[in-house]
Amino acid sequence: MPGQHTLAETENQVTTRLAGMDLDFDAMAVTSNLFRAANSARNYLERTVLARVNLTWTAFVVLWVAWIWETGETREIAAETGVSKATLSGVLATLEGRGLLTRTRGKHDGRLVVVELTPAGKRVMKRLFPEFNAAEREVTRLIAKEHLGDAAQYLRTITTATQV
Amino acid sequence: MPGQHTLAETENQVTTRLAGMDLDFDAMAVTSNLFRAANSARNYLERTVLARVNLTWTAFVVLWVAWIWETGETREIAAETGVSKATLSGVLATLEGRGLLTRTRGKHDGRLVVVELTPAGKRVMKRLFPEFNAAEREVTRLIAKEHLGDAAQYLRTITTATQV
DNA sequence: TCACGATCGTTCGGGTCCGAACTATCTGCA
DNA sequence: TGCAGATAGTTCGGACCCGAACGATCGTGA
Repeated sequence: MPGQHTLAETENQVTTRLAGMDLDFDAMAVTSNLFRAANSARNYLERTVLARVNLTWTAFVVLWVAWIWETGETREIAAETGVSKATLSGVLATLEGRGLLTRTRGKHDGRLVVVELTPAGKRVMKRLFPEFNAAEREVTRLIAKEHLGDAAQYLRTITTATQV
Repeated sequence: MPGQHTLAETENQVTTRLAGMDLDFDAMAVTSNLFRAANSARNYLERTVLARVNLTWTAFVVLWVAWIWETGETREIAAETGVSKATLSGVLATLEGRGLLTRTRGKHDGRLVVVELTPAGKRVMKRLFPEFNAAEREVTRLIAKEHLGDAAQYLRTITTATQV
């Protein structure tokens, strides 16, 4: 997983350290850069557009999903956002504490919890999302417009290959 | 950031909710799938190959960087791995506690901390890395071999665009 | 030689991440 | 009708993530 060292430097060093090993450098490059890119992009979004409303990346995603689909059950939101139900519980607690959404038990199935944005939550999302989308353009500005579709598709295949 | 809903469903819903807004769906697709892919791949690696040695993804990356470059200063490891120095302090404390590496103050500059793998740490990495690389192949198995280079390059551009 | 600004790493507080274990609820079958 | 298995969400403990603040150290310029 190369970072500051160049790709060539890293491959040289790895080859030296694992002489004779059959290594897949391409797979290595994709995996390591996936995490660097995700970490860097998340930090960028949290430092800029999301900092203005004191939201983390995941908190924003949860609000977005609940906003886009009007209302939702926590199991659906967990599936949609890709975080575990344990994590979602904590994030929802944070957002509920900030008055951005509410949680209520399902009327017909007591196991379910239904999430709904408050008026304040809806206002935040209405104002925030266009700015967020602009920041998303910043994140991808060095990828040619006609290649964004391919880039997104490569990422989807990684999720497919690794999901439970 | 689509998840379980199809791309078309999501775009329809977003367009409805933000009628008249000029949205960049391609940038949105790349960003949302970047996080889903990273989260899913990390969870997969932590549940499989890394679980056998009780390591998290980041702990592994830190060990890998220190192993590949023999020894290193924490500021270099932070730059190489893409995590903040605050985070690295905690991760190094965890790994030092497990006896996998040591930390010592620089001889010529008392501000620096030098990291070195212990013999146990080196043994873990020697045995683990080929298995880890095989798991990396699993992560990327749905991307055509000849497209892995492109995929890695798209990810590098995202890091470049968002790094401080 | 000394003071000031810069750099390095750590700590703190708040947020996230998840597996395991738990409680509550629902469904299907005998 | 009752029970067992499945499902849903929460809690717990441990690990990570980072900005801000802090203490320690170094380098530079007056």
